[in-house]
Amino acid sequence: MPDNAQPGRDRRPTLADVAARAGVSTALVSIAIRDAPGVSARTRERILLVAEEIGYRPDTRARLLRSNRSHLIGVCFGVQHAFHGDLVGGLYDAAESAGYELALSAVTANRDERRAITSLLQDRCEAMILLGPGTPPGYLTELAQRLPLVVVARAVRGVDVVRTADDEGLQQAVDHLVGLGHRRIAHIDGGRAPGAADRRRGYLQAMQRHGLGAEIRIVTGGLTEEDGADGARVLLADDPRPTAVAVFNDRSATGVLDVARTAGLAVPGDLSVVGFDNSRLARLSQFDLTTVAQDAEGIARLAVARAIDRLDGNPITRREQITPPQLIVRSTTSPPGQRNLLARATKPPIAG
Amino acid sequence: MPDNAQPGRDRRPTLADVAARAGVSTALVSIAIRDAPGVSARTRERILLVAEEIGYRPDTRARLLRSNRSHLIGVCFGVQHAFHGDLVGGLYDAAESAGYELALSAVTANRDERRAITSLLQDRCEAMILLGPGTPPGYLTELAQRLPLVVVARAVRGVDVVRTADDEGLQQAVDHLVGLGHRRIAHIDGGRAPGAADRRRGYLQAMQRHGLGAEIRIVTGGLTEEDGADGARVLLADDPRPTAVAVFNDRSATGVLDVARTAGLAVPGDLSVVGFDNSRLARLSQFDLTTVAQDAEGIARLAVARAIDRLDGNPITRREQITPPQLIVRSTTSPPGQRNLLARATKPPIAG
DNA sequence: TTGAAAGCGCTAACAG
DNA sequence: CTGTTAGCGCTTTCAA
Repeated sequence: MPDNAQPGRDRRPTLADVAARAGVSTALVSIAIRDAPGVSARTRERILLVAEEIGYRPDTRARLLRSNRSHLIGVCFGVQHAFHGDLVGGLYDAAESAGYELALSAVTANRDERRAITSLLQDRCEAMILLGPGTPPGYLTELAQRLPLVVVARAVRGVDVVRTADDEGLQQAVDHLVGLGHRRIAHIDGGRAPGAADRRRGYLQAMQRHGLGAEIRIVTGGLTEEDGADGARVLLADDPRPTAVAVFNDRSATGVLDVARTAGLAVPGDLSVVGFDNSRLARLSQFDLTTVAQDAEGIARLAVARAIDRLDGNPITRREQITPPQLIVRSTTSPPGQRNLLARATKPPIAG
Repeated sequence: MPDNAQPGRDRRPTLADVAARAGVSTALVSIAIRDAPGVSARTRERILLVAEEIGYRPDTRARLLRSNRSHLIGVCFGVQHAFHGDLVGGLYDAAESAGYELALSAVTANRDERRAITSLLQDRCEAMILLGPGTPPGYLTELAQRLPLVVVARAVRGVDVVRTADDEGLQQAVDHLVGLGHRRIAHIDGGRAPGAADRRRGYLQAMQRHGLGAEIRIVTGGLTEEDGADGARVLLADDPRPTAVAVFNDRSATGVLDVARTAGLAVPGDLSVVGFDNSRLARLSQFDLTTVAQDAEGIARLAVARAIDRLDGNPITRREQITPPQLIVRSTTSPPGQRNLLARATKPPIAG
């Protein structure tokens, strides 16, 4: 029965082990391993060979301890947010190509942001990237005093921010709907969620710009399906009813779809719906939701670049970097009034 | 313009700083900070006060370097898997209450499992927990030679495993359907995905047990919506058509729902559908999917406990620990043949 | 109860 | 090009 290994009894090979075996000093090994200048090609080769042979791996901690650099960027993310997953993927890529590593710290049901950040701090990361933080701005600016801090997907004054042009996203949604011929376009907002204020503003501006100031209709929503469903119920009671609705995010938009269809309204015939995020949800063929996509990769790249610029002491011009959103048209939007006589039958048949 | 802090110029307070300020030796501070025995209550209090005052935080790396213990458990997870998110939440809780910390390493589009594991290894974690690894068993057993390794949600021989009783899950699904009166029950499997083989086996056994060996019908599927949709199309061409289908997972099950409804079949009237995972997806009111739930919290707890048992050198009896699944009945299952005349109208009205 | 001193694995001066 | 030496911040004997 080949059991698991013992805890730490079988010491890993160290620089000294490699040095002894290669017949050189540890300093030389260090230089060779780091691919730094100052060693002959022949010696380097021999050292690398020996290192490989005995399976030597440098000890990150000792390295950091000595050089006082960790090359570590802390990332705080919500483990349940699909969009954060996209961002983390991009962050890994960007960090790696810049010679940095990521220290991940998740926010979970029982582990709040504060905890996640504290743990990152103890990891001695050199900079920190916070994805959609809910922490109060005061704490964030204080944190930014201690190390380079980049806030992603949330507008905070006084710290470095990378985010989507949320307002522009909603403007695109409204423009699209107006282009289809809609006038009574409502907005179910995100309440106090990050980005909600900007999206609300984008909606307002776009409506004004199209001369539809009189048609403005905002109901309070939130992040979840239930929030969207609640908002939809309010809107369906309106008279006249809106012909289209731009919703805070995809998740909430699915709640709208559900309520609309249950009420016998055809989507998009009776009601056009636009989401936000281009999440996996929106892409599901059951929803096939018209939505506003955020550029996760671009955001990630900018965030890492900014963190490193701070680390390098490069001059910063704009503290807020904003990436353009992109409307993805799918099947939940169409010209208004294409009401289909079968519409009421879209209510699923009651089993039994 | 209050700019961000410099990289590492403003040195953080060290043990020595605290010692100097408190007028004691570093050794004493170390003892006090760690809450170890060997210092008078008065002195300890004073030290802790000073530490607090100058904002001292112990340096994890140096600590580890010296004590040769990291109290770090590495966790490798898929950043896009909702279920992994649940598990990570539980792992944090379990690790914390055992005095360990987690080092997270994500598998992303451009970062494979091998990379994620290697990075964990360099972090000098003492044990490793792999969530649904796709890595070949050979590499896993090799890895288990180096440190305590716990594989979660995948059956691998020769290493410690914690997983749901996948077979039992599918048996519960079949039992439920049989109880409702179904006989032609099909299974769209998960292909080569972790757990797929066991779920397939569970399906087979349950069908045999109910004397429905002649009705066994398995089609190859996979992890995604598209896999489920493909499988559903195959099944719908069957004559006679199955009245119920147990699908590999929720995500794939939504593909089945989509195809069924588009084809004018009522769910559950014409076709009952059972998923697996009890993911957020299943809980959406649009799907309201009957599904088999896994006990994420329990799995997480067992995984951490096992890792620590290995670390402590405790004797292990069973290498494989299996948690019971639980069927969650929602609205996609009902007795068969409750075909509704309106069924064909469930096809969404074509706009325009 | 307290302090001095050694050293974890590594890097960065400097000397040869 | 190579080796020696001195720590990084911490824990841990061992004496006092």
